[in-house]
Amino acid sequence: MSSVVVDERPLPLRARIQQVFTAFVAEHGFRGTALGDVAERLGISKGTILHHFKSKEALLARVGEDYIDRRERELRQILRRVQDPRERLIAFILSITLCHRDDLDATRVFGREFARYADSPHLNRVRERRRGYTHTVEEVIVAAMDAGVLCRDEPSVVALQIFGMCNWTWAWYQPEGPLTIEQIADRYVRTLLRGLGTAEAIAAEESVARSAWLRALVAESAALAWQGQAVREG
Amino acid sequence: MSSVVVDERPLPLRARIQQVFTAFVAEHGFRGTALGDVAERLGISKGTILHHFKSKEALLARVGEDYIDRRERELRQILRRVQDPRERLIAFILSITLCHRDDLDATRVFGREFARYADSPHLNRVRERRRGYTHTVEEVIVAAMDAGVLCRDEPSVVALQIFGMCNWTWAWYQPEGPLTIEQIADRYVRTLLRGLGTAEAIAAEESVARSAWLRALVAESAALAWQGQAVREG
DNA sequence: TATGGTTGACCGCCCGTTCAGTCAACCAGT
DNA sequence: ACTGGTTGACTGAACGGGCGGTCAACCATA
Repeated sequence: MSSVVVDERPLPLRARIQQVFTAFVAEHGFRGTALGDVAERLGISKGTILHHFKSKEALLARVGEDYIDRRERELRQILRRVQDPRERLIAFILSITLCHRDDLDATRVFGREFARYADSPHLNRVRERRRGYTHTVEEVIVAAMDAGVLCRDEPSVVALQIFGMCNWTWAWYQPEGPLTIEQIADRYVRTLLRGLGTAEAIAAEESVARSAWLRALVAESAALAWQGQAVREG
Repeated sequence: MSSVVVDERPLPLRARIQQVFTAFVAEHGFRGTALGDVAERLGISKGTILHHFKSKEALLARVGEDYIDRRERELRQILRRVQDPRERLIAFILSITLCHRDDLDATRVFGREFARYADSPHLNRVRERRRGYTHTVEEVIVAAMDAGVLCRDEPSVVALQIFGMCNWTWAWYQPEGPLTIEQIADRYVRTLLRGLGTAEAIAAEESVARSAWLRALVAESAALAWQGQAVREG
């Protein structure tokens, strides 16, 4: 969360390895990343990395595991603090969009590297947890349908439409662009709620999306998700 | 176009190499694909591949170039045969969704491998052509805004929302799934037109999306796009 | 016999992984 | 306070496999 939390204590080496590795994989892909380059960037030896992590693949798995941890905690925070089905949905959309600024490298890695490689037990565990996460999201969607906010439809397909629009962000977003991530997130919320919503719901409400407290709540949830993990060990 | 055009003449070796290579890259990524494996699958030697293509990267570039060729021809066909701004938009959305069935491997490769690797002159040419393609799409979007079909907004961001939802398809779509690609495409059209449309446009029209002739036209345009390329040489 | 597709052996580089060994910190027991 | 032992972080050299790319020789057909 480079640009939000400002905790400038020097990170333990283990965490710095993970961080630099994540950045490399985000830029060059898993197979395009050489542990030697990561070591050089950190001014340490290649052996040190393998001392802290069993293998290159285990390192990737740890990155994915930590990422899904953060997303799960974040989502849990949101569901704990928001009850209204419509607002839950909005908060969810905001959260998975905002993490493209606050957790960009890991988001890229997660989006790209955990799609393929159907085998490999390490990565499969992460994929399984993602399925669990998706399942929770689908429950949020069904609740929104029950409340008359969204049109009835196959929840999995609705979820994929939402994920699709938001997740594409990592393919083009750059922090220095003309639009802030908040502006982008607002667009997504508006488009998706109108696009997937019932006629009544659209007519009734005029963009609660930008209600300040929802935004603040999401930001807070994200911050909490990061903290919960600061202590993580080998 | 494995599942639609049924032209069973044996492909020239050059084309078969490209086809198998594309399938491998779609499955394992560019760096995860070994030319030796491609050769083995084809029952030829590695040297033969390098005889037909200067290098592995040149092969990838050719795959990308052919893909963008097809998309450009397809889009040109559509624009030539459809004038109404709203129908143009619908046809475009249908086309980039349908190619997830009819051109799945290349679509996956294009979506994943041409995002990164900012250098490399070969691939940059392809990326440049994609920019041109995107530009044409944005003109379609602006025309739709002028016609009162879409809400006024930054066309590039609107384009990215459309691309996002549709392009995500390759991350999860499997031909044997419960929904046909046509059903999925209909969902996308509906969601995007309502989500991005003006209130009047939404109220006025009740899903022209599934008008049969638009579908047929898109399918035809796709078929033409394939044919135009069958003759391609070194 | 010339041409162009095809082969398979081979080179050289890259990179993940291993491992023996150094160094510093810490913790006894005396 | 001195000593010896244990642990754990870290190193650097070496190994070994994988893979892209080269090349000389080998057909086959015209």
